[in-house]
Formats: sequence, structure tokens, C-alpha cells
Amino acid sequence: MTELAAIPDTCSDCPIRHRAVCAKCESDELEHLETIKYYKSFEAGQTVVWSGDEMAFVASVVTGIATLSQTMEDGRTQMVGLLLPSDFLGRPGRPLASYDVTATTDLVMCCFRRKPFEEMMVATPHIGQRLLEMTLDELDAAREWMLLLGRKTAREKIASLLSIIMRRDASLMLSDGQGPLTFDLPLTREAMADYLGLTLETVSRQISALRRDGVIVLEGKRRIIVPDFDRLLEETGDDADGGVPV
Amino acid sequence: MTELAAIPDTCSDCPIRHRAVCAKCESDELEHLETIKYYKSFEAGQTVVWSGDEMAFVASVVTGIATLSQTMEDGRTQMVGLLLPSDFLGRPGRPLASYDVTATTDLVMCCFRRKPFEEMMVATPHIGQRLLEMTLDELDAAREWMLLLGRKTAREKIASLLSIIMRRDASLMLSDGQGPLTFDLPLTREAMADYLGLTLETVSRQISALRRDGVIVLEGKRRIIVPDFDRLLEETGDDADGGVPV
DNA sequence: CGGGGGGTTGATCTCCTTCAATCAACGTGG
DNA sequence: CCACGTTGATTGAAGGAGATCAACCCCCCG
Repeated sequence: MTELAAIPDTCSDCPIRHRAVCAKCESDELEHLETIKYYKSFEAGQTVVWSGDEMAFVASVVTGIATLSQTMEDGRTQMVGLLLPSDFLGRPGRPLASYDVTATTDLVMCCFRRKPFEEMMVATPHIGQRLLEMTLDELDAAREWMLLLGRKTAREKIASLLSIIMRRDASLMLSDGQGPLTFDLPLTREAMADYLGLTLETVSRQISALRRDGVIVLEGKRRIIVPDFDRLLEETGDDADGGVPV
Repeated sequence: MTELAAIPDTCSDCPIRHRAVCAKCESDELEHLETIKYYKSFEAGQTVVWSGDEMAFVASVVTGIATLSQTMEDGRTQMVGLLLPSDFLGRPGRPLASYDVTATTDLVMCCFRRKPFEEMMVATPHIGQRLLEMTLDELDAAREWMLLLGRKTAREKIASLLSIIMRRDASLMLSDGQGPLTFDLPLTREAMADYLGLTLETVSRQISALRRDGVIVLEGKRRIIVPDFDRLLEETGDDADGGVPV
């Protein structure tokens, strides 16, 4: 039943061509990349790698969503990253995975064999430069998440997560222009809890509370309608004002 | 009364020569760096930059400790990074500071004028490569901190912070070999609370509790003695075992 | 029809926050 | 030199946000 997403024929067809590690590559560099890459698909729910596993590759997410998470021996788990299309998985120079990586939706990855990729990084600075930019962005995102985990209330955490997912969808232009915004949650309640440092019960309760207060409207369990985006932003606790509203 | 730490004469005298952004530089590259760098000192408690400020430089910490933190408009603050000797401050390509940076001890920084540094990054791949490594390490540290903030109890948070500070001191060889380990907290209770996502009262209580339970011994407010490091590790919640203990 | 995964809701408990008092160390100015 | 204010830290009492334990619902699917 798994209708896997289409896999691009060549790099020039690739939907993440201009955002992934290869963004700065010239066509000759792309040709070289083509020789060391292969695609790999995963179904929703599948594990991509376990923490501690040997990874023969590094990779870019082409389509779908994966999560990075850490687990303590007593079972407590914390999600530490979300991999969206164009995001990079793996660390050059480190053969062992540091986190559990799970596909939360059907997932297509563009994998590069580790050794040749590392060699190529030395030879072509474009790749390292792009990876540096991407890593700095990840670091900023991780730090924003630290503020959320350390200081925000459960309600603020939920509102923040929703607005982040919406912003991402907007940047991928999955939503139209104006009007009440609508989107699907790509995560289960449990995954949201793992991301936000909460229990799934608290996630459920706070979503219900936001619904009761009219901040969001639910269509089924997963589809969310936001009548007033600014209202949602107020709930995040961030000072996102932006400007005078009239 | 501020006896500022000695400032190195040349890069070859520099205590962070082999760990900072310049670690991979050849001597000719160092000579070029010398022309765009200058030292800057801060007293304990001083602010280095405010979030949103224009930064004319990027920099390496030579001696001392600084913190990166984020503040919400209602005053809640979360520390998102600790800058130790050899750590890098600033983001090439981004002129505005993203975080508040504060010296928690007397601090000496080796500053590079932004523009020439960015040009040099393009010309000499060594610098970008080293910065990538350092940024990936920071990202791992941030993710470890996310687990702490999201899932650990107050007691585990304190134990984790103590063991991290100890590990760092050990790597800088500030402590001797064996025996009961001793070190000074470089942070106030409030700073610890900001780092751990707690209130300062909870920090104080948990430190008292660890003292009562014999995990640590206090000498004054700041000096900590750890009779049994493994005992402390058990309290962190991490699966640090490492090996069969006899 | 039974079963299971995902989700919601209720009751209770507990860990941490909040508010507040107290203390020790230190500096400062009358 | 001592009263006073300040800063960092400790401790207590009370309250609350979120966790825990548990029941139940909905829907899909074999």
C-alpha cells in the first residue's frame, strides 16, 4: 500500500537541488556526486538507523519527514531534531550514528557513500561551505528549542510547535496565500510529546484547550485550521509582534 | 582590582592555538590572521554584546568563560551555550548578534575583524573546515542539552552540569590525576538555573540535597569536592557505565 | 466481531515554582 | 568602626502545572 514518492531521475530534476548540501555545486561537481549517490526509501514508522549503528552513508532528505531522538536507559526519550526535505543526515568523519532516526512519514533519502563523500568534501569546498551554513542554521534551531524546552509552558510549547510547522509549510508553499490557514500534523501526539518534553496526555489536553479557546479548529485528529495566525503567535510567548496591526 | 589574564604575544604562544578556529592554519595563514586580529578583555559580569547588536567582529575565547542566552519579553531567560577557551563567537555572514553574550569570569577574546575574516574564509579552506567541526560539536552539545532540559529531573540536571564542568576541567588538565576531585563552579546559582531551566531556589535545594546525600562536599559556596565520580555519574541519569567495575 | 493503535478525558499525586524570610560576606559612607 | 545596603545563597511554606494512572472512545482492519 505504500505509494512511495517519485524519485528524481537526475540532480537537475531534484526538488531539493537548491537547498541541500549540493546547493552550491556546479554541474561537473553534480556529475561526480551522481556517481556516489543512491536513493533509499522508507515507510512511515520505519527506523532509518539506530543510535550507535555504523552508517555507510550520509544523506539528504528528498521528501518526507524523519526525526532524530535520544533515549535514556529507563525509556525517557527526547526528540532533538526534525529532518525535513533538504536537511542533511550524518556527520562526515563520524561513522557511528549519534541518534535514533525514524521516518514519521514515507521518506525518500538521497544517500552518498561515506568515504567518497568525505574525499569529495576535501576536494570541493562548495560542499563543506554549504554544510557549514546548514549546520549553523541547525544550531540556531536547536538553541531556539532549548528556550522552548527550558522555559515555556505546555500551552506555549504547543502553540510554538504549530506555528513552526505552519511556517515550514508556508516556505514550501504547501498552503495558499491568505484566509484561514489549514495544515496536517505530520506527527502523532506521542511524537509531539517527545519533541516538546511533555507527556502525550498533556499534549492532548493543551490541544483541546486551544480548541476550546478558539485559537485553532480541529478537522479530525490531524487536520488543523488556524482562523487567526496572529492569535496563535500570541500564544507562543515569543515577541513576534512585527508591526502595528492597523 | 581586575588582574586581567596575560595576553599572548603571538599566535605561537597562544594557549588555544591548537583547538580554536585557527587550529589547522599553517604559519603563513597565521601571519595573515595576525594582521586582522586584536585582543579584547572583559571583566566578570560585563556584557560582551546584546542580542540584535551589530558585531564588527567574530572571536575566539582565549581565557575565561562567557554565556550565550536568550530572553523572552516577560523576563524568562534560558542559557543556550557556554563559551569556554577556544570556543568561537559569532556567525560569519551574519552581522547581528543572535544572543546576549555575557562574561561570567574575567574574559580575554581574540577578535577578528568581520569583513577580512569572511574573505579569508573563502580563500583558506582550513578555517571553514575547522569551523564546521566546531559547529558540529556545538550542535551535539546543544542536543545533549535538549535531552537534559526536556526530560531530566532537577537532581539529574544538577549532577549533569557538575559532571560536565568536571569533564571540561579535566580536559584542560586543571585537575591532578586521581583522588577526590575538586573544582570551582564558574557560575552563580542564578546562572546555573538559567542554564538548567530551573529556578535558583531549586538549584540551591538540589545542591544541598546532593551534599546531604554525600555525593558532593561543599567548601564555601563555590568550591565542590567529589569523593566518588562514578557516584556522581549515577545521579546524572546517563547510561555512562562504560565497563564492568571489577 | 475482536483487537489494536491513536486519541481524549478524569482523578490524583508530586515535583518544582512562587513568595518570603533569613543569613553570610562584603563594601561604603557617615 | 559600625550601621546600612547590596549581592549571593539557603531554607521554609504554600500552590500549581504537569505527570501518572486509568478508563474510555473512535476508527480502521483482519
